Amino acid sequence: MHSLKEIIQHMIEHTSIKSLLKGEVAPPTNIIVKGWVRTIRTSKNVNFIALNDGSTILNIQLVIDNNTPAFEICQNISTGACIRAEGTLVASQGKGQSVEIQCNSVVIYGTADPEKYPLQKKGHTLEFLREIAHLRPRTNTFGAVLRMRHQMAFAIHQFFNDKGFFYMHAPIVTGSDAEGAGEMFKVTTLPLENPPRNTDGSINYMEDFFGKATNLTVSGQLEAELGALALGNVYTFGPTFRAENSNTPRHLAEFWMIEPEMAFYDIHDNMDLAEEMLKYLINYALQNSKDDLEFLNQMYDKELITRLQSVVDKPFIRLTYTEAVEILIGFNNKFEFKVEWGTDLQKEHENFLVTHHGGPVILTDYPKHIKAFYMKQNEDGKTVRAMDILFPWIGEIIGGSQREENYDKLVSRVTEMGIDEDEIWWYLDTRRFGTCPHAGFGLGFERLMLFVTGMTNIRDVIPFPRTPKNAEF
RNA sequence: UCCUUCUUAGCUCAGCUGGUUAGAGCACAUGACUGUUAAUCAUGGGGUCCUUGGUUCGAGCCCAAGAGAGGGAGCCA
Repeated sequence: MHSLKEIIQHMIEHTSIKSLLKGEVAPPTNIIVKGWVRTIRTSKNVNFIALNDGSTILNIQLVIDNNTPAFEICQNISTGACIRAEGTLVASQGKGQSVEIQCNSVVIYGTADPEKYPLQKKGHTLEFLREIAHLRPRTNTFGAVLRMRHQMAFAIHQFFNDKGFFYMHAPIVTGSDAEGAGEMFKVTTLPLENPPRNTDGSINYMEDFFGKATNLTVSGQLEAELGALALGNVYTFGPTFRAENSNTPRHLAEFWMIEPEMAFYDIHDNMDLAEEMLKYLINYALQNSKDDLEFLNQMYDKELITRLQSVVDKPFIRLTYTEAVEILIGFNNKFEFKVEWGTDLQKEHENFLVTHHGGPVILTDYPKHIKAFYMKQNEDGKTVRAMDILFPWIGEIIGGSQREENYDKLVSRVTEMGIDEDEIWWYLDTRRFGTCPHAGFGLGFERLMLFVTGMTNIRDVIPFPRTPKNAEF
């Protein structure tokens, strides 16, 4: 039985393993640690526990001698158990760690039946771990990925805040299906089995929650533009949904996207910002996620850190679509799909350009008929000021453009592409009242995470992936 | 959605031209061990061979349909 005061102290008076291993506590000092057991090694005289609390990928070693009361308790401790340990931080007698904890007391918060606990002290495949996504944060790999995910999210806000951008929250439920970025998930409170119908048999959305048909957003861009035309520079950073039946290691049905939108930026300013941002983020990872990166480099991708460094160091290659096509045509015999001006580039072509130039490539000025309605039309009448940033293996990590700010030109594209003007009257209004040149882009957060962690499947860089036929956890 | 490969112990896999009681490594359990590093050594338990239907005297293996998963492609971020 503990007093309330004791219970409160019990809850909070512990030191993070990260701070112990960083040398923030000088041995010998009495301390308390709390965390999850990675392995326990027992013998007649002394037991060793590798304890992890998530603050770092590194474990602290607990030493439990057989003359302490804690020794008996170890019988019930196995891989995965959650414990509190109290003892003295001392310089380690053994090799492999500088400090360790000589324990005199151990309390078990939760055992983990070794016959049933799926994570044992052996390697597991990423495919298996996806099936136990509720437990995989406890592995080294997912600990590293999730810590880095936080670092990257934080760095994005830092980058934009330092530049005077405002974080704007685009709506997640949208009444427009004209965003043109893909299939949408319907949002409704109507009964699926018996929805109210109009006399012609169509569903009567007037009776739905919002009084109209609504969907989950596929992009916050149009709303971000509204913000940019008032606040100057804004960015959105939120969840995005695509109901495409995409089964690839690079697509999710629910993912996070960063969409900056800048008033008075042209396509070149846009490229400069995108390149600067990517370099800032990658450099941030190199500076702030060292231990996690070293683990991923060691376990998954021996070139990871070198590749990240090289992207930071070198300027991105910039080519127009037309220039890229000229290069590619010279190698047409290597391609399954032959290149000619006007066709959209295939994955094999993108990969070729990136490998050919040995690093990220920015392509601009695509034919207008393969790009979205809102992109600024060039003088040539054939191309638009689009910009795609292609990364090694990942392909398109950023897609953006200068926006068409001319009302008449925008409306003519809207009409050409068969989009209902009434759906986006509010977007068109910005071009009627105080329009201005502006530009922006979208960065797929998980694609950035793929690059920065060296993971090769996008389902492994988000805590709980949503993909076709999969919404468990 | 298309192409392709796969699904056998908790995990990773082997399993011959179809032939009796289906194997290994790791994990796990028990025991040993004076400081271990995913410790080591010994012993042991553990299986609807993805599902359904078919061919056959006999199917883990052959055929069909279905369900999952991986890789490639498309859609894109």
